Amino acid sequence: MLELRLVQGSLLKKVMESIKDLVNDANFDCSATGFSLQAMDSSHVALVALLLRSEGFEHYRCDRNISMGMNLNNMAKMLKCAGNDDIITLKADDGSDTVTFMFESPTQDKIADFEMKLMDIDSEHLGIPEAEYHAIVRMPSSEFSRICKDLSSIGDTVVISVTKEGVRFSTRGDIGTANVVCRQNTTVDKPEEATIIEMNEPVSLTFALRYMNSFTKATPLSNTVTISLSSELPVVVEYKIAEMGYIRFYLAPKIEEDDEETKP
Amino acid sequence: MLELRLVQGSLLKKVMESIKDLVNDANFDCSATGFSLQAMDSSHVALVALLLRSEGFEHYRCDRNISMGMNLNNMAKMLKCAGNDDIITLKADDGSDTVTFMFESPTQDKIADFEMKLMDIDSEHLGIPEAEYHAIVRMPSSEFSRICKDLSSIGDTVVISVTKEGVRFSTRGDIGTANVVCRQNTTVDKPEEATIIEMNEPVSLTFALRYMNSFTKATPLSNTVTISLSSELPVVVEYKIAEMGYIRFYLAPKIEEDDEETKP
DNA sequence: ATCAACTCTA
DNA sequence: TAGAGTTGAT
Repeated sequence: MLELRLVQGSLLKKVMESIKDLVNDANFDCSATGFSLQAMDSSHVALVALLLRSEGFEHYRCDRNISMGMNLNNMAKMLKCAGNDDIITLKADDGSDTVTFMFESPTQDKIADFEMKLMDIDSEHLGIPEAEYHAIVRMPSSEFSRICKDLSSIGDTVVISVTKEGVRFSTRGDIGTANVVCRQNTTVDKPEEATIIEMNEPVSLTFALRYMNSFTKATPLSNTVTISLSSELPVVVEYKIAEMGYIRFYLAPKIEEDDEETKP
Repeated sequence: MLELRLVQGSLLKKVMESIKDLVNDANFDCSATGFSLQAMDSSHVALVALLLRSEGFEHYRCDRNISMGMNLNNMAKMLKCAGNDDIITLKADDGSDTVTFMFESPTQDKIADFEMKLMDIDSEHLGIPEAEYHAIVRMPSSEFSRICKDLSSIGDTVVISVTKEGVRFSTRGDIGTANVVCRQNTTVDKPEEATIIEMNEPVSLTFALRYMNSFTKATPLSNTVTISLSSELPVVVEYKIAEMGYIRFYLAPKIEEDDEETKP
């Protein structure tokens, strides 16, 4: 028996909106610890890791560890039917091949339940080692989103370079080049507007903007984003989910081939 | 000679927006009583009945009963040219085959007139008998609209069931099932937020969501909607138009075939 | 593939 | 408050 009650249902709605375009089907894993997911994107290039800790739920009952395979698009469709102020309860009976989403309006006048079939998914649960990163950038998530969107109108890839002075996002395309530099800046009115750079070693890595733009769908989940970079390691783009956990996106850097686009 | 002056011109704009997708051509009937329309939708499944009483107009002159055939899409196009605060006057000379819409801006600085050709339409004016309904539900129009929209992302038809406790909207589709229950609730701050159920007999009827979603285009006309149900009778979905009349949509229930989707 | 609705930004 | 872009539905 599984029963998870989340008062701030909009969180789950936002979480689904931020991964459903990246991943088609995935297993949600429930344990006493919390509700989590780990999945590769459909082209096996990026990885999403989600954690919603049990403490963040108003009620969390998970009698035994369970893995539920869901089509994320269908799940997102159903969650769209929940109001933003609704309380969302997720239920599954032992041995059942369905999951039920229950939505309660704040006034309790409207109660909706949506039942969805579960599916069997071959999951390849990767252990993600904790790593030391050469540089960690924390900045406003909206700013990062804007930069990725802007750069993708010029080129397909972004070079992220971190020095002590700041972080530089660069791209190059047929119509020209673009560079956006964000200086370290901790003297702002609100802490979430700060840009903070922790750097052990300068790094410069190239990534496909297509994926970055997909990751920034998680922007509504948090005011800030953390970008952790090391040469030879996948970048981690993390959005903290208040009181509950995080959503992390991993993406391997492109091996820079300067002449990739200019080959005959 | 016909001359109808409507100070709150936005009403007419909203009325047109709410029927133009359902009905292509229709006759508007003018008499001393008011301005009315009755028309079947293009696939002859649903029926719209509109009444704008003469008392609701600032000036209402209709020398003799007249029926004017109009293409509703074209009429809507012209009305879109009126500002939301404009005063709209509708004029037609006796024997003329055109109608003129005049729009006056609130400041009288702008006066526009649009002339449109009338058309001959075979109208089948159905007498709609007043009927006793097993159940009448009054609820916020926005909520009804939201429910129809949500359910149509899951299935094609909605089962509306009324009991003393409340009204249930259910659907079923490839990805799962959905139920939304609205409880009777008269203890709200504003009367237009109430959900009121008058029930003589429980009913449960099935309708095509496509039409329901078309009806809910009238939501801007009223804060509340009234749904009148009887077995074997078309449902009536009514939006009252303040001080003037109503727009009513009629839709025959689907005969429930439980095995419709499971036939070999 | 096209059209309409919603959200976010300027 | 208006426009544009994006997203979803038919």
